[in-house]
Amino acid sequence: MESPSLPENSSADLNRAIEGLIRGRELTRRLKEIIKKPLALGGEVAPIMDLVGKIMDSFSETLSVINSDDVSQVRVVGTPVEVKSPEDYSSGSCKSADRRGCYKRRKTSESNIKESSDLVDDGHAWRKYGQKQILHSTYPRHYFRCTHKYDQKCQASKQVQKIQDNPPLFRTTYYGHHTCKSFPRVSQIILDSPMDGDSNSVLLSFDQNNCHPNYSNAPTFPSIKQETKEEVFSFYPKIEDQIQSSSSDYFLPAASDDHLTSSGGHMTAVALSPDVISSGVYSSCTTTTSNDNLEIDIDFEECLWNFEG
DNA sequence: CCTATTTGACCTAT
DNA sequence: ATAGGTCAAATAGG
Repeated sequence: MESPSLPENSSADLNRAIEGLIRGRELTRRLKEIIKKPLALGGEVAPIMDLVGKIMDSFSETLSVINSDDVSQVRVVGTPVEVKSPEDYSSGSCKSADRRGCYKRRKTSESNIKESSDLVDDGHAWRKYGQKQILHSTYPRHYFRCTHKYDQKCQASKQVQKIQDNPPLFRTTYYGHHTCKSFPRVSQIILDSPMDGDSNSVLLSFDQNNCHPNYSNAPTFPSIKQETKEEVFSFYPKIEDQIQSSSSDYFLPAASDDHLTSSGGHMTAVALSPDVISSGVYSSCTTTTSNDNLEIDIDFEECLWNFEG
């Protein structure tokens, strides 16, 4: 029944989120009033008040973000929300050698923002096509498009940006739907962490529509070409090297952009899900059973990243 | 040789 | 005018 996040539902959910935030802000205000009174008890009220103040600020900021009318700004933790219209962006067909008018820049369009401490593989084959240093951002942004952009006209793309180093935190913004055909990734099934037993069942299920950006909530493995797990993990030592030489080098666009690049041509994608080409085993349109709960889980501490950049 | 990545140039939305 | 997104030539790797 509940189709996971229909576009029409988004605004309703958004409204609910706004209402919830408003209510939360109001409740916090009341709490503040209550806490203020027992000052005479000599307790450490100041830190509490300080905290409450910060909480309220977070609410206010979040509200302002949401009210700025861009749904894409909403941080969704866990299951990403549905991308609404893949059409807002098209690279267009460029016939002449002249690149003028060859593509249309994406307007501020619907997107799917997801964050994770390690780069979670979303099961699709991606190809990097650009990298850019973003104003006021410490780390460069990496641009990926679906590997099947041309052979299958798949318009899906994503941007990945490291937003925090310690602990590492990456923000992935998805645009467009995957219209490419994809198949269950065998390697994923095999390699999937034994941590919890139920993840497999999730991974194996598919969505009817080929592959929605219904990325699984369950921990997924990085796309793996034909390399072994070991190779994937060997990726980390490389980073250490870079940090060793100079920690600032770490985010230099060209020299070393950490996990996001594929150093040397093979998958470095521990993080970024590199193209999983080879054996034609990509993708995992995992059906997230809990996808319907469009939780807008706003973590106060993490409100910070809204301003990074 | 083929495919993927890097990276500066180009182009558009704001 | 500028920041951000994309293109495509050069380059790297298998």
